[in-house]
Amino acid sequence: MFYRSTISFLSDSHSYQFSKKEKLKSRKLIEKLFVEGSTFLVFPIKVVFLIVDEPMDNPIKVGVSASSKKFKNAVDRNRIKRLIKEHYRLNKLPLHDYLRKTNKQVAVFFMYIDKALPENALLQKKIPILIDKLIKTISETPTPNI
RNA sequence: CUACAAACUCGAACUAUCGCCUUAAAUUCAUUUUGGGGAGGAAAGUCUGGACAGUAUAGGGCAACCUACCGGUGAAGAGCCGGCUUCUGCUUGCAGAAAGAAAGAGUGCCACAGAAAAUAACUGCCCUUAUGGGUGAGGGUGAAAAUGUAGGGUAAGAGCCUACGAUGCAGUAUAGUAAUAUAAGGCAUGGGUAAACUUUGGGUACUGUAAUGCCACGUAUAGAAACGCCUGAGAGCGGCUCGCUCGAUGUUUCAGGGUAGGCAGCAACAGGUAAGCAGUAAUGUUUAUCGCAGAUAAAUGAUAGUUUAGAAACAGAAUCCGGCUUAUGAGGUUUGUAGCAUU
RNA sequence: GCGAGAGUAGCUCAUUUGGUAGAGCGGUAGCCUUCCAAGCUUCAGGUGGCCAGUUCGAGCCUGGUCUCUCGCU
Repeated sequence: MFYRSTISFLSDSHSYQFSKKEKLKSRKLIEKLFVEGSTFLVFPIKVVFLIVDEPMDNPIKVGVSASSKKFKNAVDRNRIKRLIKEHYRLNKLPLHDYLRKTNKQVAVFFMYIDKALPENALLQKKIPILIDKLIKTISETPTPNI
């Protein structure tokens, strides 16, 4: 019910897509992200992000992870990653609008931290909060010299 | 009938919306649209056997590791099927288990108890007698003590002899493809342990798709040290050694720099399903039919509703197949145990 | 993808070549002290992760299995 109300006043439906281009793939960029990027926490998810000035084919690149030490079964890890991806997909529009306006490029990584499997309702609440905070922190951090 | 346990089987369905990966076609050349396909019985553990690929391959010796009844099956196996032998259990003719070659090659070990745990000693018995000789019957402990019982025999005794048995060995005859079984005689009888070392027979190159091949991008034809340039550094025969082969702007080490993109490998075969036939079975074969994941920070999801059953277990492919092992909800089948009811 | 190690009392660890498993800390009870601590004495606590096998006998030998830890690429 939550998503239907949102959809009704959107003109372009394909903006909910979460395709290959939006995924964080380059091994180089990931290494750079974890060395230079800054972090904050919205329990149970830790966010690592970095403002990138090199040209990319999409203004935002996103990666997701869950620790294999805490979740031994691959099924559980897959489920966590799928849930986070799904809720990011449904709530990402404000972030995209912001990036388009300010002409910035960002690489982001979500890490699930809790020890137990997440409840879907909790993530539904937390991820909009998380994205608001992300927009805030991006606007506060000074852009590297271009 | 109910409950529990074990084995086998099976591994939810439908609708709507938003999404993911791949493929074909069309359309534009930023894409978009339409259609097709999209995890498992264990994908898991990595315990095993192969395929495939690369490197290597004159050979001998030693070491290391694996393996060990017979036949069949299969690409192969520490797999599977059938049989033999031995052991265990009780329902006494069934069920289960087996690392099932050798203890007449050698070494080691066998607690406590016991005279003694492997050389045969001690005690005892007998004959002679300060001694010497014969003997292994009795010693009741132990998981294990000279093959058991009866008779003869003797100074006392003993497979020393005989009868009926026990165990082992080699050959003969019969049955069986064979392991082996049965039969009549022959020979032998001082223990166990090889999942102690060992011996015997048979066998074993190493590394794994992040293998490997090609393309693109990019840096440093730069620096230091050691050894060597045929009187030979070093490399290979991946444990060692002998021996052999290769070997020159070379080899090794240190410090540092660059890249970390794409294509192939990569999804059609020891294939799946169904039926028939052969075989005790594992399995093989014939016909019909199907095309059935292919990523690279890594695709199957979310939400709402309906149904089985009110909220579905164990669990996620990463080169591919065969087997083994372990996990597993509800339902179904079979077997066993207990209880209740009826005859 | 590949290949190593560990599991013993509540905790930290011993246990030689197979013969009925111990130490320290902790716990119980008592003594000492006006009381507490320290000290002394005493007692309890283990089917050796689990399941099989070999053996007369397994913590130890062998196989399987479960859990944990570590390494290489």
